Amino acid sequence: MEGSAAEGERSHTATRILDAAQDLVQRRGYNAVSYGDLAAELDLTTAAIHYHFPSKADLGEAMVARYRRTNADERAAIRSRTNTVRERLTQYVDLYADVLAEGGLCLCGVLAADNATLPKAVRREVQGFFDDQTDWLTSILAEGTDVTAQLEGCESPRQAAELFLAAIEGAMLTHRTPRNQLNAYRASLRCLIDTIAA
Amino acid sequence: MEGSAAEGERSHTATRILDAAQDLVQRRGYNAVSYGDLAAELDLTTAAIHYHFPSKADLGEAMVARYRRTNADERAAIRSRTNTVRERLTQYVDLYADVLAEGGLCLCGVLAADNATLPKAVRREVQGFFDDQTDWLTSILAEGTDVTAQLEGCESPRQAAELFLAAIEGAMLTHRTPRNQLNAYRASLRCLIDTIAA
DNA sequence: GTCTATAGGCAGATAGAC
DNA sequence: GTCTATCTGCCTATAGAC
Repeated sequence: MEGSAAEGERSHTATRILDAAQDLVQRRGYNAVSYGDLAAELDLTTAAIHYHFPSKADLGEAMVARYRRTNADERAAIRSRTNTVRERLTQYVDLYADVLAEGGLCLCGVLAADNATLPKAVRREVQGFFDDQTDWLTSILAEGTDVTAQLEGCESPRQAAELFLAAIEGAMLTHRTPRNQLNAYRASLRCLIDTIAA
Repeated sequence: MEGSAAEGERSHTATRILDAAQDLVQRRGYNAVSYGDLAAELDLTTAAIHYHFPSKADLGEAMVARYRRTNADERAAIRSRTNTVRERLTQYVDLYADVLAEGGLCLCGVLAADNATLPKAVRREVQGFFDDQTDWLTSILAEGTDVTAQLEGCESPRQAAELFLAAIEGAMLTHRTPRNQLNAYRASLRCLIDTIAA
């Protein structure tokens, strides 16, 4: 899940700001990232950043909206380059390998933890991201052999999708501090994938 | 997972401060809770709070340490009042029902998201909490029928415990914004429990 | 144990020059 | 598009009276 996406009309500086903001938020959380931090990182002044993103709410909204677009592209790429549920889930899990290795989390996982303090527009985007993931995972699972047979208590592909998403977000969170995070993260998810795609 | 625990020697005011701090942090995150917020909530001044907890790091450490003790008592109670793996996991999941209904998360789940900005002592306690949970879940699972048979890719009870913990923390995170959070949270976990304790 | 008062710093945000 | 300068407010923390 890389920072830069197909940026459309956005200026070079605006893109750099979004890159830095995303990187810092993924590692520190929304409320621990300031215009001052970004300015220092990018060798700009806070006023310059306010020119591109008038308020922090604007910056946050643009950041998550871009994250959703990039993520949609990555999911589409996975779907088109693979054929089995197992391959798809495995590559989906690995979308987070890089951030995790650098001490970060899924952008929307972090933001969900800060939920109560988020501007409304940002909160809406975060919710949209989770809906995107659940929808996609549901369709992936529905194409394979019946998941509800592998996961005993599961009544629908959607329910399995929600469990899978929860497991991913949670595994990032719980394996954050100690070493071998990446391996532990992968191991937990492999456990679920093997059950689902037996 | 209630706020107040067996407080030992702590003064009434110190306990009230910890209660308010825990409540606010679980709903807003570590960096969105200030001495000013606590003072307003408790009808005190920030100076009074500094008397009980000189720095925010002290407050954070005491808060998580107490959370761990309370949680240990709750786990012990579950173990002694139940007999099956299914009952134990179900009641363990329900430990978070109240906070979740009030818009909060597991204290350590929130703090893990803020990990990079946490004082060292607090980070240590958070890691300790996750270790506590994994150890306990491992022992619970090891007592039942072989989990590695139910969860295909699982090589040990510990691995299943880590997946279960991740699923819990993640389900709280992903079901935070929309309504029916509690039901969705429970449904995701029931799915896993039914598979594990088939 | 709680208060008033205050220090010193950083937050988000704006005005106006270049 | 970026700068300097500045505003206002909140942050953590401390000194000292009661």
